[in-house]
Amino acid sequence: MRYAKGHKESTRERIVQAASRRFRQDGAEGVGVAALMAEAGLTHGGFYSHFDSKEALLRAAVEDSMTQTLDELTRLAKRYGDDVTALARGYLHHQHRDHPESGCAAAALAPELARHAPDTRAVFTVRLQALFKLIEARLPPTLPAAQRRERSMAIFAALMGSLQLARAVDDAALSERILQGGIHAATILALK
Amino acid sequence: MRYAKGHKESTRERIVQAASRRFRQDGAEGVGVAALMAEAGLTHGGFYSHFDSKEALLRAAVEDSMTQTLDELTRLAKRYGDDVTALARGYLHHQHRDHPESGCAAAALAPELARHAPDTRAVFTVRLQALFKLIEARLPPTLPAAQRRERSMAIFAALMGSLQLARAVDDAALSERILQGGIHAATILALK
DNA sequence: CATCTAATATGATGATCGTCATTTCATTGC
DNA sequence: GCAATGAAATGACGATCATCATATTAGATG
Repeated sequence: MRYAKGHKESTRERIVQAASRRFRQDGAEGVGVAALMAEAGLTHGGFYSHFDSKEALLRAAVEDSMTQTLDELTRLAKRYGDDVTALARGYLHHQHRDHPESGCAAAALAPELARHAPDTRAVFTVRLQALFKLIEARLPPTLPAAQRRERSMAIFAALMGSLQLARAVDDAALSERILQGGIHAATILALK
Repeated sequence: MRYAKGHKESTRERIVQAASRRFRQDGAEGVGVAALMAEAGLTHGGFYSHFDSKEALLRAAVEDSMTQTLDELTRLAKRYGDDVTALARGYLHHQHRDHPESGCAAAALAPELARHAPDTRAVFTVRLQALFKLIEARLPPTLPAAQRRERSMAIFAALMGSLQLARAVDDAALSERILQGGIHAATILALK
């Protein structure tokens, strides 16, 4: 091999990370292969020696960004009270709302992913279930086990939905209230 | 005037309704002007005598589809108990999950709308607030007025998020549990 | 230092994108 | 039935899309 071993691997990683950001920012259909490669400091030509298709890159990017989201949420929770309210406060923060490119992949891409290849959705599903578990672990142990799981799903759905609405709305004050409403709701859903 | 009066208006309406469906099905970037016009039984050429741009059509389509969603939810609620649980059951039904093209525009387009023109987001915002009011009117009057509004936002966010996740996931059983979790959560959030 | 080859760049493919100028056609008023 | 006119069709614009064949170049190996 002529290039240092691991060179191609690290280049691939750079492409995935660039894609991971841009897909969240502009949507999977909102950015082309050429722009993605340029963001990684390359030209578009070499793309297909790294990935079979744009869809394959999306799959890798979903895996990367969902893992990032998982790590970030874990970090956030640990930093503050390590309960659902802490998670909600971190998730529904202005900074998260204003920076989708480094934020939750589910919030940025969920409706689009529903229209993508089964492989891509499968990757998403696995990571999403890890997110559910993250919340579930912070629900009161008094809740029946069967309910804990469904409750964690609903809490995440509420957080994700609130973030999306806060981003879509054209009214700063309303956006703020949506975030607050989401935090309160998550707290309520984490009780009883 | 050479064509029957109202002819152009009804054609425009046909285009909006075709767009209203296709945008929800394939996303705003997932379908082109030519396909939209074809769906309305026309060719692409005449498009710009009806709309200034594709964005203008999106704005009209968002207004149309959000209004449809509002009407449908009102109808659904009235049909069954006329409470939040009835709304949730209707919203998180399999039929809704499996037919985004005739379903909630917010669930189909929210993340994408965040990236669109202020005018488009303003139209969305107005209709979204009507959706909030629809839920708010079905919350127990014992709740403090200030909380009612935020609560209604969170309930809708939870419904919308649950629907999106149920659509994105590649696991039928999980999809089902997400829908159930959303219904239960909405019911809990409508109490106390 | 020269050679070899993997990694990237160049450049082109046909398709589709949004947009628009121009032409054709349908319908109504005379 | 003819002329006037508004609506829709034709066809093209340059840009960008995903994809790929070919050329170049970087850098470790001998």
